[in-house]
Amino acid sequence: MTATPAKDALLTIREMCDAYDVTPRTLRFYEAKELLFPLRRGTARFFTYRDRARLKLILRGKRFGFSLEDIRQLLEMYDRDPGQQEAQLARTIELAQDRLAQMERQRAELDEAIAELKEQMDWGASALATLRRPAG
Amino acid sequence: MTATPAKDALLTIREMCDAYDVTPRTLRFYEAKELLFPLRRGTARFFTYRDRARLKLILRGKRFGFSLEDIRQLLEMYDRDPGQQEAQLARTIELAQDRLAQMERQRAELDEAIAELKEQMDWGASALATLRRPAG
DNA sequence: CGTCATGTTTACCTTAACGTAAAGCAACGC
DNA sequence: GCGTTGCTTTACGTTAAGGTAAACATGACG
Repeated sequence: MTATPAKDALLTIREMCDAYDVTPRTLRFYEAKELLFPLRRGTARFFTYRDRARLKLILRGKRFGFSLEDIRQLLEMYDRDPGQQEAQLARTIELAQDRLAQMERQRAELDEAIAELKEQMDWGASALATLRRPAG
Repeated sequence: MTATPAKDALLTIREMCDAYDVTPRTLRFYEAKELLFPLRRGTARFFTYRDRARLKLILRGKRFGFSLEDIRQLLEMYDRDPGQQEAQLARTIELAQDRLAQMERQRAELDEAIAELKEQMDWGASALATLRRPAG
């Protein structure tokens, strides 16, 4: 059982990587980009509950196709002034709507391309059949 | 009427750009990558019927999400040994099938992401409604 | 001859999200 | 004291498909 770590647990970089299936480079990169803020005991990193929560949001955001910079801004908004919940939530929903629209446009284009490609393939396939059955 | 140029017409780079909605940089780039082979009278370029046909295929390939390198290989195949039609067509269809499979996977992922995002948005929207109607 | 409009070459710049390599520290066991 | 792990920093590399800038050429026109 890969039990969820206790809330107050501090994870090393490796534990973090194993838990969320990312590389150390990725975690350091996210820290450099100010998406994560692990404790630094000396030079070593320890990832807190907060980092874990943020990482989950980051990964979800990436699945939605948000850039790391977009994600950073949202996270920053949420923990800079915790008391503007409404405005922040509204802003988040707005961004999500834009993104959703983008994704739907993209899907439409993909569908078109798929349809066109299929058509081309039928074309080619029948030409191929003709070539294989000469003088049909 | 932007009439299709005669088969033996030679187009300047600008005419070519206007006809296919690409930039000069793009055409020079494609030439450098050996996708196009305009005549070179001195230093000037003149695009032939063959270049126009190739460019159409290039643009179509791009719509399908093929890389320029993939496209180059297909074009090269077709005009290196014009007599292996069957094998070439078969190869092309094979590549197209791979690409189609990729696109369909991608579409599935996109659909998933869209669904998940919508779900999140409902979530957020109801939270937002609650925030706006305090102590509901 | 001057000067526009087009063309040309060369070559560095852009972007995102990490990968990868080099070199060094820190704690542990022995 | 030393070797082995595991971690760290620093910093350059990767990728595609062009964009952009500088400096130069060429031909037509007046």
